[in-house]
Amino acid sequence: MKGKATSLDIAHLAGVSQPTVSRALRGSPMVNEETRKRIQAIAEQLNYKVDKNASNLRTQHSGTIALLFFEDPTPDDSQINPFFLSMLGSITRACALQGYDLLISFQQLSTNWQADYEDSNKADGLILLGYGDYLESQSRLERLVEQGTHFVRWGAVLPGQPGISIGCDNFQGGHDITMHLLAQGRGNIAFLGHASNHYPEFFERYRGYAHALLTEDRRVQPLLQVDAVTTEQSGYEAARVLLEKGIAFDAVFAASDLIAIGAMKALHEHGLRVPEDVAVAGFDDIPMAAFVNPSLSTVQQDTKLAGRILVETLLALINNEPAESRTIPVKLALRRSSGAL
Amino acid sequence: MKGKATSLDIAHLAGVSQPTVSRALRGSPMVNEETRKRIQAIAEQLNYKVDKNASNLRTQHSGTIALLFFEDPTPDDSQINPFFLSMLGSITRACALQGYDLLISFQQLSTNWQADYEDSNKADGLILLGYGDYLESQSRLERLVEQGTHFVRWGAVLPGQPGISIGCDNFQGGHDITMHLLAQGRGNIAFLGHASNHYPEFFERYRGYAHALLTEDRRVQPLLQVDAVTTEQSGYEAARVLLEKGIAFDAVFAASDLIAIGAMKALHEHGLRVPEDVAVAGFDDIPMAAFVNPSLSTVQQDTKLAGRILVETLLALINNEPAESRTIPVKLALRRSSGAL
DNA sequence: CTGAAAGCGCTTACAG
DNA sequence: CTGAAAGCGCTTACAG
Repeated sequence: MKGKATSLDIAHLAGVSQPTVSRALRGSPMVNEETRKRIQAIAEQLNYKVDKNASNLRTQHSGTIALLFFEDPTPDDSQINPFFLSMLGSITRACALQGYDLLISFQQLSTNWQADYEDSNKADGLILLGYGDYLESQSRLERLVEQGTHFVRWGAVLPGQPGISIGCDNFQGGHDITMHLLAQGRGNIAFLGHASNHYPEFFERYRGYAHALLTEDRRVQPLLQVDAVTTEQSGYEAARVLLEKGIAFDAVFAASDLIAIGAMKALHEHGLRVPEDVAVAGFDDIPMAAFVNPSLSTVQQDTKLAGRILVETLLALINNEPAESRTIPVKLALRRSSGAL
Repeated sequence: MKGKATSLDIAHLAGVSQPTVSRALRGSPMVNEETRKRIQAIAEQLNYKVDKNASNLRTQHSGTIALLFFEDPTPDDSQINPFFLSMLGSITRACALQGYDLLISFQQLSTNWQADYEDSNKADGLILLGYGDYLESQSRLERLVEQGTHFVRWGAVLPGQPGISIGCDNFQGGHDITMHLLAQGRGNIAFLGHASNHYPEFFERYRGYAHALLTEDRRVQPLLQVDAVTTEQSGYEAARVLLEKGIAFDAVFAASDLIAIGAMKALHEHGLRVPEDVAVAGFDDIPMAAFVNPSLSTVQQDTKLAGRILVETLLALINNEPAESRTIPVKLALRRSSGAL
């Protein structure tokens, strides 16, 4: 027997027709149990696997989901946001559980990506992952919707977003962690991260922060907000901006853990102790958060649940079942950097 | 026009036969330039994409590579070794560069995985990634070789390994970093990590460590070696073993950065200062290494190069071109934890 | 340079 | 319960 075995080979050996082999191997109820066993034995012996290209072509669906990461390339070219990597893990597992394969691809925000995965029948649907400028990507998402592409996006759940989004409760997280810092007796809490509708996830965190301050009768000071994207480098630079301007602050709420870690580095270099001089909190609870020194207080996103919901929602969409955007609750993970322990 | 456009639809609109459309769109030289342009314009207008299942079925190759991660599940279920994630980034990019799609899958070492990706024509070849027990996986790899499956593995490049492996120079890395610690005046260097032929990558690092000690006329002390796998938790526990036994040491060479970071946590808890009391070095240079406190001295693996070589070697194999195992050089990334800065 | 024909390996009505 | 037939949408000899 040269090359791979086909269902026809098995049919010959089993003395049945090729369709019967197909039925038997997919567990069709209209096949005699003994016949099935005989066929299965032969299939195993020949190490037969159904040709996915052929069956996909016939059934017109691929049993595959494409995961698209959107990130502008980092200088180092191999850095990926660890938070998204946690998501990757849970998405992969959720796919496996549902019997779907996962195709992954990194797309640069700046290039004119088009999601041809579904058009070429390589995937039945798309999961979109990536912080990035929402206003920039808006029109592309709208085109996906127009084309009838099946997709779900991880991100801010807001009115006006094209398609379906799954996201965590960024507002609540920002609010809760700020309340926590206030409860530690910190009065001047800086916010490191973009705070505009270009980055609605960060913006929601910022709004939660501002809301908490107002609740406690504190002023929201514009000088205490410094733009930053989700990298250590950006967090480092944002903290340095505060330090160099000589702005007084006794706490930092960073819009992500990477920003927080970069900021802590800048604080240390400046001779400031965390949490004694400056309390620090992040957002995401990436695996590293518990192992930096001091360990980082942060807002935990449930990536396991998130991955499962993303996959389940996408599959609902694919199967023309009802599906809608959802917000996932967050919880605080309090550690040493905020002075909690 | 309902549903997706096919090459036949385009043929009708262009007034040519369907094969001509196929030829034109794939840039066949035997098609009139004007005809091609007309066809291409129509294809773009209809947002036509070649059906991958159909073309794969016909050509009998998938243009897809499967990346298999082997890791036993962590309790948290979404933790992945950050080093492999860097590799994932560079492998993805290398695939994209070569026009290949990437399918990813996590396989549990403990389960009886079989790599049916190639058998089912979902992928043309496999990349295997994962520290794990080599002796356990050996027989499965041998079966892959027997079946003629195309695969490359990231791991120890040693005689007797089935198939082709790409790996870094673990021995040299272990040697160099140990020489560095010795040069800092550290006499009692502990090694945290497995040191047996079940884990040849770690074992090579250990052998490099031992070789450096012997070169400098130091004794290799068995008590200073403690088993650990690549997690912070395991590193934390390994360091505690040393501390609790009261074994004297003034430096730690951890077989991976995660182990080093876990060990640093244990040292801090024990009131020991890094690097003043104990110098620490790791292996891998994961992105976090530069941002932990103190920043971690480590052995840098060139993941960008590694990913490229893995993909290129696999493609060579797929195309029946000569391919062989390769070792990639490493270099030291010296930071504060070893007392270098 | 172009078209008619065959076929990749399946799945699914349809007929018995 | 099983088989003969058709067809998913391409690509590639083959013929002109």
